[in-house]
Amino acid sequence: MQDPTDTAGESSPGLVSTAIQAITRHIRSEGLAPGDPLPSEAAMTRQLNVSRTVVREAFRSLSAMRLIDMSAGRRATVAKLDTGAMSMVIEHGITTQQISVHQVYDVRRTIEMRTVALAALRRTDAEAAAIGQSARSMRENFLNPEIVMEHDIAFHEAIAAASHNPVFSLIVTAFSGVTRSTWVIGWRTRSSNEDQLKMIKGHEDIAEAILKGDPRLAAEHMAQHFDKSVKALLDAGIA
Amino acid sequence: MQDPTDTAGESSPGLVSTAIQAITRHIRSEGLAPGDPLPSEAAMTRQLNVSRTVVREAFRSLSAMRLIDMSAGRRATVAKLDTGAMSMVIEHGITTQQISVHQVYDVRRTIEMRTVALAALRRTDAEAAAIGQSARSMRENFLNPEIVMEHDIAFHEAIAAASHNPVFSLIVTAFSGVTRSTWVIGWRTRSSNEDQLKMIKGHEDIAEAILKGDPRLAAEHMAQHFDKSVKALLDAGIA
DNA sequence: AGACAACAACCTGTCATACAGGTTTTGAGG
DNA sequence: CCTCAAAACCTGTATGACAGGTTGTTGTCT
Repeated sequence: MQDPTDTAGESSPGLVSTAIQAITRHIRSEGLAPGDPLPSEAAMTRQLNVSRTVVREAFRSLSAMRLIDMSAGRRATVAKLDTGAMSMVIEHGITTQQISVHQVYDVRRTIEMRTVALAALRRTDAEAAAIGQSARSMRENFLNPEIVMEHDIAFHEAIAAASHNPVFSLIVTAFSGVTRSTWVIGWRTRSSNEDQLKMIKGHEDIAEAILKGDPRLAAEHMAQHFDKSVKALLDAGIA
Repeated sequence: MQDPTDTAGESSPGLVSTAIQAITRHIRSEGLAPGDPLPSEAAMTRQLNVSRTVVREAFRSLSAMRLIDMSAGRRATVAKLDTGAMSMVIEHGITTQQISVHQVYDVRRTIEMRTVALAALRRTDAEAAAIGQSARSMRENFLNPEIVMEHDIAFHEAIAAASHNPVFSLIVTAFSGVTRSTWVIGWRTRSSNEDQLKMIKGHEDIAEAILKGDPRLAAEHMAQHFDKSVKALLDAGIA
């Protein structure tokens, strides 16, 4: 167990990377679905002929990316699609100033112009109701910014879900963290209650267009919403 | 060093998660930029009052997400924005059948309709040249599918880069892996050389529109390109 | 004094072992 | 057949050891 070069080839980029590849390959070759169990660490250790340390770091890495779920006592399982890794990448980009909030909003606008149109075309009644409920909750709590923000985020995620394309959901949700750390700034620049209510009205318009099943109208309202939001951020001096 | 509950609070979701948070918080609070060094594992071990095992798994996890760079002997450094984690998430979604190739193409279409328009508006001369060169290389090697594919991928990534929004680049690049595993299928359904050359012509049209700085025309050509690509995949029975 | 080589200090990569605590399996007894 | 407790298995964390890479220091030679 002390000659790591005897099994396969590679070696150069480290044993852990090799182990990660082995695990993902296992998932693919066995055709595993979310919830299915993976081999135990001990089994992997034997199969790859490396120490448990290496196997464990590989499992842990995949767990950090939310590709697998781990918990004490149980074997690791294949994970459902999750936005964890993407969020961390985006947030890392922001904190290290490699991307700006403005750039994130440009991407969000691009994507949500599409999700809102798709939602108008493909939403179920339940989804339309959920979207409308989020908008209504924003109005009902409009004196409490924190709560308005959470409903705002839920609103956009609900629209993405109603697009019935999980990749859109993934991306939109990945941006939610950024939204959480900038939302209040935009809210504050809308000095008057009137402005704030107008912004909430924008959400209701979007929800209504989705309910009516009018993709063009929905996209138009979404565009206006984003233009105003970006303007609010720019007014506040956010790059 | 054997009472992990003495330092902060939390505890429940595992020491490793806590360590990961501590490291990312360190990056943020110190305002580190890509290339800047992080504390050594030993230092982190002392600071968090946990074993090296835990600290190491945390570092390794961040390294797997490409948020930091590690190499033997040197301290870990903050990493430049990289698509590694995102690619893995997307590919995981595909292999576990939680997302379909078709859905990925829909997202690509949405995003690249925007990147191509931005590229037409913001491209530098060098970027326009690189995009044109990729298209030309596709034609020159059109008998060798593998090479055409690589230039095709480079073409789209170059357009994303010319949009001058790294978030777009990140997403487009993350999809390249999926493209690599499906591209040949689409190519084969274009049975005749004539069809294949027509597809390459589409790329040249896009490059030309970007060179001319005409965002509307560029977007139109991109839309046609994607519609044909998706049709080719559908003809081949790809969901 | 300056160049350069050898060395020391530090760092990460990997291995082995140990044990605590959670989960599943098993099997004995009713 | 059901119940329930022990056994077997599994992950979470700690510790110590050593190989090999990197960097800064020192001391010698020119």
